[in-house]
Amino acid sequence: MHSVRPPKKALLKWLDDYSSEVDNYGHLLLEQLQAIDDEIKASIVPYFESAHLDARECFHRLARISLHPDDGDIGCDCQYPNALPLITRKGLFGEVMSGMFTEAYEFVGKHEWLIPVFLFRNHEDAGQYIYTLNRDPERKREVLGRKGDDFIAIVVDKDGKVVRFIAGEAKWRGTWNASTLATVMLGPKIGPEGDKVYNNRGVWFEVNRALNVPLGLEQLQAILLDREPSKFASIIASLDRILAHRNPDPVERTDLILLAGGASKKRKPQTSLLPWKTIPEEYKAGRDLQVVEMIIEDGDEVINSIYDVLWAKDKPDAGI
DNA sequence: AAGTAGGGACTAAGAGGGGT
DNA sequence: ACCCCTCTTAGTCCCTACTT
Repeated sequence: MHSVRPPKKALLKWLDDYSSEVDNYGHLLLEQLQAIDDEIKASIVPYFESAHLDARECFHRLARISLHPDDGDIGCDCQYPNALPLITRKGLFGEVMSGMFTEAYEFVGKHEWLIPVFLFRNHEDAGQYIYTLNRDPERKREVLGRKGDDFIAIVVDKDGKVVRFIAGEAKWRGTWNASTLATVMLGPKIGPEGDKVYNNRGVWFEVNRALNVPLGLEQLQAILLDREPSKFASIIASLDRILAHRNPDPVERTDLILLAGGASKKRKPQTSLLPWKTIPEEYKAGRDLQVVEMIIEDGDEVINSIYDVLWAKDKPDAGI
């Protein structure tokens, strides 16, 4: 289960934060203060390991990789998530950072968010990849980014009832230009020559039509039931009532959109991609909306350098 | 089983804007 | 007015997921 606290000190050293909250719209802009260094990385890596632990155990069991450090198997180079290609790491990175920001910063509504576990075990493609790689090292098949599955955090009241959850959509792009932003948020342009329009199948479309009770809650409950049924008994029971077909318990939803990646060449410091203090007009869902923009340099290297060293200390040949 | 849509990375060429 | 850099767009590639 996910147990490591967010590395707040390292985040403050790494990123400058500008936040605003107006009515039910929150915006958090994060800009790189300095390149990621060994100290920051050392604080962040345990959080990533914690976030991936459940899926790692799942997939390694599936692939029948031993989890014991003394076993020679652990040194194999086809572990989750280390063995995944960059394109997949980017998707995972966005979701882990969504969780880290949710726990580390104040979001719209000032709720106390809880992440019992990340839902990565439902990323079947990654599991299949790890399994295959263990049996056919020649295999080079690329895993694409995660699709559809959301990052989920919950708010639990004093009686152990789930009263609210936040569901996140994380997008990574190498450079955030105006056209890149439009394509991500509104979908690609289609139509006849000279008459192109956005097809309106971007993030706004997905967020606006998102279910009030998404599959992620069901997946979260299933994992809790599988791993810690007694510790999370009240949450499991509460989710049961929320997920019921008939007379379900009410639950509030907060939408989270994370845009992460590199700045455009012409970007001025402290400028945001989406409006800062006014709710974007494309947002129609009427719920609470939290936008996070994370602008960093050399994103590919940052992501790779983190994912390269996850669980490295467990490898017998890694040294310390 | 085959065709089509979809998403993301990459590339080249043309458009546009800013600086001098 | 000109040059150069950046952005935009269109096209390609690769692979998945959905449809028929």
